[in-house]
Amino acid sequence: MARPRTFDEDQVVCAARDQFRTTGYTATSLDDLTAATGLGRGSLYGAFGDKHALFLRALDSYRDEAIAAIRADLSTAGSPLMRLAAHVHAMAAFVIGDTAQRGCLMAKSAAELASTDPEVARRVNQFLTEAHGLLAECIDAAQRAGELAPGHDPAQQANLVLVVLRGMEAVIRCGAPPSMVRDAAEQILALLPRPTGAAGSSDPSDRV
Amino acid sequence: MARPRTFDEDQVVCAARDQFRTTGYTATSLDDLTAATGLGRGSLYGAFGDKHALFLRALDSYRDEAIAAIRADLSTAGSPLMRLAAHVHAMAAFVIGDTAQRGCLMAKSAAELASTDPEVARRVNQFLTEAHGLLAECIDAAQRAGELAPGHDPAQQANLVLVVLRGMEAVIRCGAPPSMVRDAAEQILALLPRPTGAAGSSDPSDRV
DNA sequence: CGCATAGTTTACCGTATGGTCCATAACGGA
DNA sequence: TCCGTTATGGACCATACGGTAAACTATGCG
Repeated sequence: MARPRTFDEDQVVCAARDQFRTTGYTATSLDDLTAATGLGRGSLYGAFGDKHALFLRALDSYRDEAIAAIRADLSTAGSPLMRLAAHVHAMAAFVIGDTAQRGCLMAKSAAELASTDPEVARRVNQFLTEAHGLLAECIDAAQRAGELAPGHDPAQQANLVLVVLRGMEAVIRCGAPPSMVRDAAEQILALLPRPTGAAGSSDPSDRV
Repeated sequence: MARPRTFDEDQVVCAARDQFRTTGYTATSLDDLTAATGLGRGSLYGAFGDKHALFLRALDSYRDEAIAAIRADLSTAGSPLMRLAAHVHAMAAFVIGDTAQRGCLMAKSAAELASTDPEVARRVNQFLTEAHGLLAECIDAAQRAGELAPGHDPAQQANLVLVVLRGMEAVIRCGAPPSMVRDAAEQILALLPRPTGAAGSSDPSDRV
């Protein structure tokens, strides 16, 4: 009983998310957003409130997709360790392939806003916590499958893996060569302690 | 034969650097800078040119101090591996102790500007390259001292260590618990391959 | 003591920003 | 068809931004 919207809300959030991702929050103007979404200011404000609220929506969207991607990597076919390796390699390929240097919206938002904006900080922390949980779960499965040495806390090992993953994202934006990311990915997989009796320290290529 | 300056240029750069570090580049206004430095706009522009030039000066200053700090860590007394461990632990303590969440200016600048500002990108990359060189040098020394297993490329191992160090900085700003940083620091040191015949995989505490 | 030079201070400028308002348009229901 | 309701688009607003101009002030030299 009223005029219907001419846009899909999710598509608009997606367009805004891409814009925020390339320009950052502060440096993205409303003109940028109207250009990116195709909506006028009135529609944008009517649907989302203001710039900050739209940014939070974009952040939610990015976080959900990022977590879904991790879950997908860790749910492919194969043994737990193979799935962990698949994710690490996927992340390495992702950051290396980001030739436009658009980077991870989570990391960029954390750098720009997390220290002053609690709502951003909460979302970034959610992402980190969920990612850690998924990694720990997979590492635990790998231990129980006998692929990784038992007796190590999966949560602690997931800490290291997560730090490496976030570090790969960080260094590539510092202009690091792809080889730095590749090396880090291969080594972290090779160095996770294997059960005694099984090799796996020096040549990772035959294990993962 | 002219009116002398009433300020010390380095002190001003230092004050501006702190301001940029807490607020970022775009979100730092000239009023913020005049307040932080105590200088008027005229003096600021007369001495440094404009906001961007002042930022680059601040970035140079930060990079130089950061590199000097790494070099200092890696030059303390003790064996090469002990010095490497000292640096990793120092970095962990540093990021954990940054309770104000001010973060690393290099990382924040890379996130905010490196993709669009070549001059920032160059400085960030310099920092990364120099840090990598220092780490590789120390790892090489540890290999030659028999503390680390030979046969691994020090540059490659430095890649992993550097990724972990930058990752620690990244996750802490995502609200990660200090334990995540501590775990990553301890594990990366424990997992670097030791010479055959020497243990070092399961209990790091007695080695570093 | 002036005078040239350089530093400081303050007022100001054009512009771009985030946000609002309102006239208009498009729908469903009566 | 008419009306209530909601969406749209563009004009508009106050403000804050980076940067500039000019008047003023402090120094060294002659």
